[in-house]
Amino acid sequence: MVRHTTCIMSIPSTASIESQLPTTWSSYPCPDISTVMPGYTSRLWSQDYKPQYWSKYLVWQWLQQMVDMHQIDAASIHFQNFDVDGHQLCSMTYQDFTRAAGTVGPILYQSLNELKWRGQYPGVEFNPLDIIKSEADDFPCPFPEPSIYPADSRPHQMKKHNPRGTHLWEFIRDILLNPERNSGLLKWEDRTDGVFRFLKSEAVAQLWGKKKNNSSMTYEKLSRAMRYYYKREILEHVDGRRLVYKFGKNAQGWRESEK
DNA sequence: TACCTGTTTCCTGTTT
DNA sequence: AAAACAGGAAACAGGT
Repeated sequence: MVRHTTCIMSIPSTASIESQLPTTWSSYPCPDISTVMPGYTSRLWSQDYKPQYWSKYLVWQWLQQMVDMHQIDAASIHFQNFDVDGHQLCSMTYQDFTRAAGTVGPILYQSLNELKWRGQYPGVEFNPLDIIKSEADDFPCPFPEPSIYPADSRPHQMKKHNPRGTHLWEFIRDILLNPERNSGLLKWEDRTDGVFRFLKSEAVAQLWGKKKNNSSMTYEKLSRAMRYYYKREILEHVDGRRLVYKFGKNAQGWRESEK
């Protein structure tokens, strides 16, 4: 903890973007997320209380929260069918939801309808303001670790073992899978083989740090965690190419066919 | 409470 | 020379 506070200002490559920080981030050496993720803004939207007015980003958030809350097997959802804004989401029929999410569809459909017609958010339901409060912590993670339960089994299960939510490699993967919000942070070098490259290494590190509530995260430290993935075969070593990594056999959800 | 996992932090040395 | 890579060692934090 002592170490934690002593290195806060030791990120030279990010000094230039610190001046762009919104006031709520003034104590962090982090970039304004809206500069690296155009889909993200930290303003308050009164309209966003209503699903009809959600952005694509909020739709993703809602979907993720539904997956987490109901312990839904993410593999059963065709996420590309939910690449829509709130207006489009609300015009989806019951059949659309079933097509897009199988047996989970009715759960999503019902949940959305409750939000649509209730006009307010009970504490346990999805609340866009929570996104704003937790800032970058909410980068969408549309492909959580697949549940050990089959898609059609009880959705209201106990929490699976994933103590701190998304792992680093999943966080990286989900940025890559969301080009709309990626904005040049990471880039596929070989989409089929799972080879990718960091374009803004320090910005990614800060985003990761933000997610972990760690304002002193750097690419140097993040990359150490990445290197531990080689042994677990979550990543495969790519030699000679700086900032380039490759997903290994134990990384899931990055292939286009898995979407 | 002890233990485990997944990092986080720090460090020294090497490579690009 | 600077940035990135390698990987050991230890600390840390949340979960079981």
